[in-house]
Amino acid sequence: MSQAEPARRPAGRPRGALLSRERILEAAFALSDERGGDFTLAALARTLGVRPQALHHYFATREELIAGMRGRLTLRIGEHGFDRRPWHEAILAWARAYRDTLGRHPGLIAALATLPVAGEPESMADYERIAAAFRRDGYPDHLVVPALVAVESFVIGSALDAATPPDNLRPTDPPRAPHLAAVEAAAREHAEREGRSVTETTFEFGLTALVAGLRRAEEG
Amino acid sequence: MSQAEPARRPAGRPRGALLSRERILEAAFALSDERGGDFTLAALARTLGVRPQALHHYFATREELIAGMRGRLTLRIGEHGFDRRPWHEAILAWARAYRDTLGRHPGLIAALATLPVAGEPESMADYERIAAAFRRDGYPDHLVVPALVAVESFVIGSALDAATPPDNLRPTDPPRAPHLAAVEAAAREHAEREGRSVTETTFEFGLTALVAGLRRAEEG
DNA sequence: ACCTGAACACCGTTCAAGT
DNA sequence: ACCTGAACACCGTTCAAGT
Repeated sequence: MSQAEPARRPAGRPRGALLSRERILEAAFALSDERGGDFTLAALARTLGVRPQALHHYFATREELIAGMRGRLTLRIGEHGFDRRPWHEAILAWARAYRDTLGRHPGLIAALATLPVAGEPESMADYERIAAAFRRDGYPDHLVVPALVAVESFVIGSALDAATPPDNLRPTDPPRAPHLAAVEAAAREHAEREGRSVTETTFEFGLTALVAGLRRAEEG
Repeated sequence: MSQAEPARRPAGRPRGALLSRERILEAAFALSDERGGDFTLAALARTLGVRPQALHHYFATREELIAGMRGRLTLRIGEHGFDRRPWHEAILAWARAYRDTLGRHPGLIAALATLPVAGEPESMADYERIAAAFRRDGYPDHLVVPALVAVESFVIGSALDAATPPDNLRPTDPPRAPHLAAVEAAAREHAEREGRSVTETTFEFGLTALVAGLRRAEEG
């Protein structure tokens, strides 16, 4: 956290550009790695050694910057073979990668989740590939968006859940919530035996249940 | 938005308390009804006719206030008969009420979603009732928390989705995303025929799929 | 006990410089 | 074109009053 010299730069155009959209986004991701990171432009500017106003030269608003980050995230999540695997297989891999990527940038989840609009081209390209896979596999047209959005909603909700303290549901006063205490302990022991966290097993369990349910809806 | 007189009050203790936790929470919910509401203590204080510092007398921090709101939300969501109906029926009603309640306070969703910790007693009591129903119906102990958290994650993710512009997935340039454009249009037409919004049909479809999947996991 | 004013350390954003 | 300083309108929170 100890900031190196603020490196007071003189006013006026520097000899070479100090920033670029690329460089800003990179630093933004580095900043969002930290949990407590409030994700302010000021903090971002600090890590880049510039004043906050300089960022507005590349991203008009904070929102635009975050939209840019989401676009990059989409690229990081990757393809996952929607073009060569059944949608219900590919979407499992996609959802896992999506959640992992969000989990790697906990400081970003809240900012992303509250971003009013998607609409950047990378996401559109991603959705297009996914929609194509659903249709190829005969999924009913009018259910593709619901199915896709359902999975994404679950992923984002799970990522938010994962960002909360792990013993969220552990009763502070177990005798007053005996059933909850029992099932919480059982979940913890089960996860431990599998060498995973409760949030991980929860995500995996919910994801497979959801996708299984979406497949049945296809048939029925 | 036009604020009535700021009603400049003199310093010193008023004859009767102007505020109470109750009154503050009520005004907080009223404020969160508005979509654009950024949910600042300053805005809240304005509607209450006091200075922002006065709020700290009842809630130490902004976080504590929002935790209080979540507690009240839990009460509003209500019981939904976990004590007399099978978990998979009651949880559908619970999830719908949960989402409706969040939807009625769009300004609150982001604040709630980014709240680091739950842990207030109302939520605990709610979870306890739900956990009891799962156990009564023979759901495996170690899967109760995963199932419950999965539904809640889906609800919160869906509420966030519902807070985004409705034509989120509508391609800006349809020819570049023909599949997406087709399924998005199909979803819209289908929802329209049912007299509901796409987000509503999406939520309902995803919810029933998820709960169906959770029931199957119980058997298998 | 319950409010205010003053103050602090922040924000995001705009705009007029300076090179 | 690309940065800074100054400035604006905000935040949440603390603290010393005042009654």
